[in-house]
Amino acid sequence: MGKNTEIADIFDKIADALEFKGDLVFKVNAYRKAARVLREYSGDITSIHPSEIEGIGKGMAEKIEEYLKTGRIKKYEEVISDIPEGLLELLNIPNLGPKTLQLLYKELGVKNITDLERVIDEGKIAHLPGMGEKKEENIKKGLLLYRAGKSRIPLSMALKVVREVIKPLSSVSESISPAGSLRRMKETIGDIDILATAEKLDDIINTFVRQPYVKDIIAKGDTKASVRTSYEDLQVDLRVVEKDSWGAALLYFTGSKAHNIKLRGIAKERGLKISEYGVFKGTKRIAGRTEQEVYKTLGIPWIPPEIREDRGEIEAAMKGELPVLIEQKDIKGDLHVHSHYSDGIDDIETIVVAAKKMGYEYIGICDHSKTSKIAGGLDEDTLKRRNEEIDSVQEKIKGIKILKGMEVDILSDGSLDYSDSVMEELDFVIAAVHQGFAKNVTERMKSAMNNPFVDIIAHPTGRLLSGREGYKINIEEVMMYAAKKGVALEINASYDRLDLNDVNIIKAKNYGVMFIIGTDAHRIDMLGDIELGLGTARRGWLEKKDVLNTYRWDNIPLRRRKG
DNA sequence: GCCGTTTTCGGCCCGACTGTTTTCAGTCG
Repeated sequence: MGKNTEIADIFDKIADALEFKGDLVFKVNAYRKAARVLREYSGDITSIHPSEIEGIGKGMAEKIEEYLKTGRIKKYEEVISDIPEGLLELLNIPNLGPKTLQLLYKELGVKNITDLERVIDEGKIAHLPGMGEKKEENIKKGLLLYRAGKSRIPLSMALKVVREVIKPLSSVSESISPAGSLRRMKETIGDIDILATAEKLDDIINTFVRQPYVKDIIAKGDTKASVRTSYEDLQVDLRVVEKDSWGAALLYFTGSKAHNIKLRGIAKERGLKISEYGVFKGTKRIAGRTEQEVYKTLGIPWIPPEIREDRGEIEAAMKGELPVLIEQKDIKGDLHVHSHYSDGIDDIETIVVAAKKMGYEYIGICDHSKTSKIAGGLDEDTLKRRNEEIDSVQEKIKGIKILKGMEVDILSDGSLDYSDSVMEELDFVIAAVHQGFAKNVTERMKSAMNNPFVDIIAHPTGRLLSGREGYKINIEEVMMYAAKKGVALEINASYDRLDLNDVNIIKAKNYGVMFIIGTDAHRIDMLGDIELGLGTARRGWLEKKDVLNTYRWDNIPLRRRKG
C-alpha cells in the first residue's frame, strides 16, 4: 500500500470519529475530501508540497508531513482515544448514522456489533427519544445487509442487469437511461441508478415496483423508488422527472458526487443554483433540458461521464483542454485473444470470423507460452503448427489481417519463456507474469522489457476485482521503465481484471506510456468485453493516439518497429 | 479544515424519503 493510501485511510477514520462526536459537518467533509484527493493523486506525494493539491490546506499538509516523518498522526490518536475500538465500524451499517450511533452508545452502552445485536433483540432501541418501532426495524434490516457483506458487483454484471431492469420500463417511459457509477463505467457498482421521464410520472414508478425482479421495496415516493432485486440482491434506484429537468437530473444522478458539488459551488459563485431540476437564477429556471445546456450556463462544454470524478476535468473544461476520449469506433483490432491451442475455446477461423463481424481490421491471436502448463501453453512445435494454421485461415478469409502473437511468460528469474529467435518470428509479443507474484516482480518486468522483442506488458498489476491483491510490485517504477523502453502497458478488459485501472492509467500516461486495450478473450463472446476496457481507458483520460490498437496495422507504433 | 475575479471571515450542494414528529432530524445519494 502506498503512503497516499495509508494517509487517506487515516483521514477517513478521523472524519468518522469527528462525525461520531458531532463535530462541524464541514470539518468532517474537509477530511473526507482530503482523503479522496490523496487516494487518487497521480503524482508522488513525497516530492511536492502537499498543500499544492486542491483540498489540502495548511492543516492537512502538516499532518501529511508528520506521517511521512514519524509514521503517525497525533490528531488521529487524539480523536480516537476515547472511542472504543470497533465502534466506528458500525457506521458502515445501512440506516445507522453517526447521530443514532452516538445515542446508542451513550444511552445503551453499545460498543460493538455484539452489543448492537443484543439491544435489538431486547427491543431497547424503540424506547429511546426520537426512535420507534420502525427505526429499530430498519436498523435490524441494515445489520442483516451488513452481515451479508453486500459488496459491490463487477461492472460487466451491472451492465447486464440494468438492461434487464430497463426492458419492461421502456414502454411506459419517454426517455430512460442508466445513471450513477454505471454510466461513469466505474469498475465496480454498488447499486444501480436509473433515470426516466414520461407524460405520467407515477406510471413508471408503479410499473417498476411491480416487476417480478423486485424482491423488496425499500422506499417509494412520487418521484423516486428504491427496491432490492432478485439479481444478487442488487439495489436499484429509479428516479423520474419532468422533461424540462431531464438534463439536470441526468447530470445530478450520474455524479460523481464530488463532480456535482464542484459544479454547484461554481454556479453559486456566479449567483446561480444547480439542482436536479435545473439551473436557477433566483426562482427562474434558465436551463435543464439537456446536460449540455446545464454545463453551458457555466460556460463550459459537456464533460463525458467517465471522467466526472473531480480529478481536474472541470478545470480542464474551463481552459478548453478537455481530452477527446477514445471511442469504440477508434478500435481497429483486438491484440489479446486466446485460441483453443492454449486455454481458449474457439478455433482460429471462428475467432477471425467473429472479429471481422465486429468490424476489426486485424485480430491478434495470442496464446500462452510453454511454461503455463495449466493454461495449455504451447511448446515451439505446437506454436509452429498454430502459425501454419493462421496462414491457411488467412488464405481463406480476406478483409482482416490475422496476427501471430503470444502471451509469453516472464519466468521467476526474469527471463522469457521463448528464445529471441522464436519471438522474432511473431508479429508481436505480450509478456506476462503468471507465477511468483511476490518474487521480485518489479525487477523481472524490467528485465523482460530489456528484451527488444517484448512489445507489451499484460495486466501489469495482476489484481483481480474478485479479490486477488495482485503482484508485489512497484508499479510506478514499471511505468517509468515502460515509457523509457517504449513498451506498451495493457489495459486488460477482462471483467475481473480491468488492469491497469483508471488511476494507474492516468499515472502511466503522465510518465509517457503507450497502451493497448486487450480483451484477453477465451471465447468469442468475450470479445465484447472491449466495452469494459474502453470505459476504463476513458476513465483514464486516454485519447485515440494513446492506444496502439487504434492505429492501422501498417503504421501501428509497436516497439519492435521503432528499432 | 478549506478557500477567495464580490470575501482572510464566513461561507461551505441540494433535495427526497422516512419516521418521528406538531415543524423537523437523520440518512442517503
